[in-house]
Amino acid sequence: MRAARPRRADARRNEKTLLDAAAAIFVTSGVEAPVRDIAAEAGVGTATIYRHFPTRADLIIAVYRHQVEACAEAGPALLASSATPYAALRQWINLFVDFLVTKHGLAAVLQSDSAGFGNLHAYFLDRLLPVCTQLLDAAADSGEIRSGLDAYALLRGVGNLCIGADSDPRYDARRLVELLIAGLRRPR
Amino acid sequence: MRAARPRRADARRNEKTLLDAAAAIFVTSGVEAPVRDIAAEAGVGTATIYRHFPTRADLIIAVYRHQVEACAEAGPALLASSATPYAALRQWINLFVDFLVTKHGLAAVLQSDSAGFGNLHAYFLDRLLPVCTQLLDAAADSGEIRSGLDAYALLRGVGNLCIGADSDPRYDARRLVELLIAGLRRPR
Amino acid sequence: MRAARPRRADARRNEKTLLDAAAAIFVTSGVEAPVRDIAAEAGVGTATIYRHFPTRADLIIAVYRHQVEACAEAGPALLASSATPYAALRQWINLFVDFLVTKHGLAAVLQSDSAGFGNLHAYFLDRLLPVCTQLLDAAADSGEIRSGLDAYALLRGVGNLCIGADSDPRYDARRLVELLIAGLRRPR
Amino acid sequence: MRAARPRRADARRNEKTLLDAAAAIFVTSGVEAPVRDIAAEAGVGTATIYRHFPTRADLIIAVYRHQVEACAEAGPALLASSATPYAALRQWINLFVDFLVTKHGLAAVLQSDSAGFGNLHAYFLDRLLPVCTQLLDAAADSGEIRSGLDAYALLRGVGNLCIGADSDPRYDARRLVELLIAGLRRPR
DNA sequence: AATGAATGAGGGTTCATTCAT
DNA sequence: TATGAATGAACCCTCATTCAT
Repeated sequence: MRAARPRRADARRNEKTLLDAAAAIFVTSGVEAPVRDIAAEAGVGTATIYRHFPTRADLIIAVYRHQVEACAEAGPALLASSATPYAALRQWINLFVDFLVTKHGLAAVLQSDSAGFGNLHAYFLDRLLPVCTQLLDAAADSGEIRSGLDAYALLRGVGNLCIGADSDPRYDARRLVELLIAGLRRPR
Repeated sequence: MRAARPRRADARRNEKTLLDAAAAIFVTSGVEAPVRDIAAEAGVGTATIYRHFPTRADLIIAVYRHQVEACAEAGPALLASSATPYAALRQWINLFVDFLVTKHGLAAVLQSDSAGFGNLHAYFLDRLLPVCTQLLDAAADSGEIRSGLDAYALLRGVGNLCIGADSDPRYDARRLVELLIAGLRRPR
Repeated sequence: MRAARPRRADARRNEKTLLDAAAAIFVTSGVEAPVRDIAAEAGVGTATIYRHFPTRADLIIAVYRHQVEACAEAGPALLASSATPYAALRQWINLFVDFLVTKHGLAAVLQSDSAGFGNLHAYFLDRLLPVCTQLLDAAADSGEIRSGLDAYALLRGVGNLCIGADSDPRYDARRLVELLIAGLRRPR
Repeated sequence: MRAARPRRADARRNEKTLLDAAAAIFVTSGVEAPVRDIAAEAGVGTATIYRHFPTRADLIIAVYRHQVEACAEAGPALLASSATPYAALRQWINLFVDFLVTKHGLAAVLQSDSAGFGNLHAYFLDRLLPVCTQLLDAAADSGEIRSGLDAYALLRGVGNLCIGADSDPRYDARRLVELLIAGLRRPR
């Protein structure tokens, strides 16, 4: 039997450095920043990044994983704690928007169909689509919203509304998403 | 001394060729297609394109000018012919969406803050913002919609919703924009 | 009607510069030398090389085309002028060896199966295989040599014997090829 | 104080693992396969390989040592058992070819002048050159072959003929070597 | 002694843009 | 005025090899 790998503690610390560096660069240059810039920020060779994160999608996922998970987990909680399913949906979407709006370039990349971001796309869908579907279904069942809107389309629409949300003070993605969600409401 | 007119006619014909070529390439490869591809399609050297259209924004503007103008002009007309200002706004937005959705990559570039698209941004705003403002104001004045939404934000939000609208059958930009506009409506 | 492209003269001169530079670098560093080195030798940007010669195989072919053609054309001439077909074959092979032995790394690359040299392989075969076949057949018909040796195998064997022929004074490719050709002779 | 022997046994077993792994990888990916692949196959860190075999040449030598030794030892035996020295030479060369032809990439590396394979080159020469010289001399003394061919050149020529012998069904290295040896024969 | 993480030098390739003809 | 050749900056990615644990 083999003892747990001793280097692991070190490597994990290093990985943390990498993620911090990537996060910092993502903020200033967007998630498509050159690998070299990230490596430089981390004080590390480029290959080190490739070792830890073979594709850019892997890196992006790792950087945002905690927040995506938190968002996913918030769905059922909100459903349980909110007055109505529609209120839960609305709040959950706001969480998603709060997340996206602060991630320079992420929303843009999320809708890019360029191969290589496939994993990223898949990850977000994998984690968030079921949650969104659940909330949407609940709100439809309660009769609060029109039915017939795909959770996929909604997520993507919300994501799109977040593109370029920073870097333009005249553009208020949160407000627009609010309107979109308001528009979902079944007219009386 | 040289006659000025005949040259002008020549140049204009040449420019037409360029625009047709660009339009064709934009359809197949998006508005960020390599300059070379466009030049090749036009049967022209790359420098010729730069002479006529110093920046890519200039070229894009020229290609879509007619349609943008038409869209701008449709605003007042719709306002005059529609039952209510809100109906006019809604139809006008739909016109804009119909335009954007069919222009591969245009919506994406419209929100790009990368210098070099500044002109493009400015042109669209210059032509469409007044129209949108007028429609929005009219609808606000009539009491049909909530006030407080900037025309700039609306235009940009609609533009964003159109990103990637082709190339993904599961995503329906028109529907989402409809919801957004529905959300504008003042709740009773 | 359009006049012949005026730039062509210039470009051709430049191409000559490129070929000379490539040839020079091939001599010192072999035919697999970095594109950048060749560009530097030519005093040219790397992309210039790619413009003229999209793949490395194209460049190699261009550098050696004249000599390969000359070799190919020498075949029938030798057949006509030599005392016997076997003598012609022997002299032709010697020509081929003389060519290869002075081309650092070419023989090695000729037998490389790494994709990307496919074109090169094909070119050599296309030009030289028919000639070699003709000579081999003639010598077989005359009864001078054993039959049953494929021209392809012969060419490749000769090529292989030329690998590393420069850079090692103790190795005499010409002598070995002579022995190989001698071995072809039908024993009495 | 530490006992020396038991460690030694351990190390030797470890080395065996390494050699087996290297041999396996050499078969599938050739003798220039990435160090990492070999380490992975052995279930070992890369540095472990460097500790045991500082250069790739050392590793290759170790992998094939037994077969090279066997080949070397076969020389005198063949000389003793064969009808004539020439027959012995011929059979010995065939043994060498059989060895080389089945070692993916070995023949190619044997003639590489890239520093780092110096050891390898030296080892093969050290073991095989005396044997080949002895056989060649004997055959020359018996009057069966032309004299004047260096054993070094012969070995290297045979090695070259074996390059790429696998991976191309149209190329028959054994046949060509046979012709080369036949060519050595003194003409009557 | 073994590990496997980190290093960083290379090499290939693509365009936007300039410039000589 | 038109041309299209040349430019060269940017990026990505792969390993051989070293080094801290």
